[in-house]
Amino acid sequence: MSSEQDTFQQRIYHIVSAIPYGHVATYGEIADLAGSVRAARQVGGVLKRLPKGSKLPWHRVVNRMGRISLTGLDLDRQRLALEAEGVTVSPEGDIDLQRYRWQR
DNA sequence: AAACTGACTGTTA
DNA sequence: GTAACAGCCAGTT
Repeated sequence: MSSEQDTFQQRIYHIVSAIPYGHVATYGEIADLAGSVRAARQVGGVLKRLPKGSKLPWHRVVNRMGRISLTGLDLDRQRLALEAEGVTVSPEGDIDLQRYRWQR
C-alpha cells in the first residue's frame, strides 16, 4: 500500500501542476478541487512557502477578480512568467479570466 | 497545545 | 465601480 499521505498541501501541488500551459486558475477553484471550498487562503499560503527550486507553475494562480494578488517585484515576476506563455497581463496584473481560465 | 498569520472570498455599504 | 468587514482554515510559531 502507498505510504503517501493525503495532505492538503500535496493535493494543492497536484492540482496546480495540472493547470495547463497558457491558462490560469483561481485560489478558490483550487481549494474547491482540493476538497476545501473555503480554504482559498490556504492555497496562497501553500504557494507562498513553496520549496526553493520547485517546478510548480504557481504563476498560473490568480484571485477571483482575475488579478494577480502579489505586489511589487513578486507581481512583476508572475506577470512575466504568464506573458512568457502567451497570457496577456495588464501592468497592474489584470488578466482576462473569460479567455484564460482553466475549467471554464 | 494555543495563538498568530494571511499569494482569499462573499457580503455589505 | 471601490472599500471595509468578517469568516475562513492549513501552516507556522
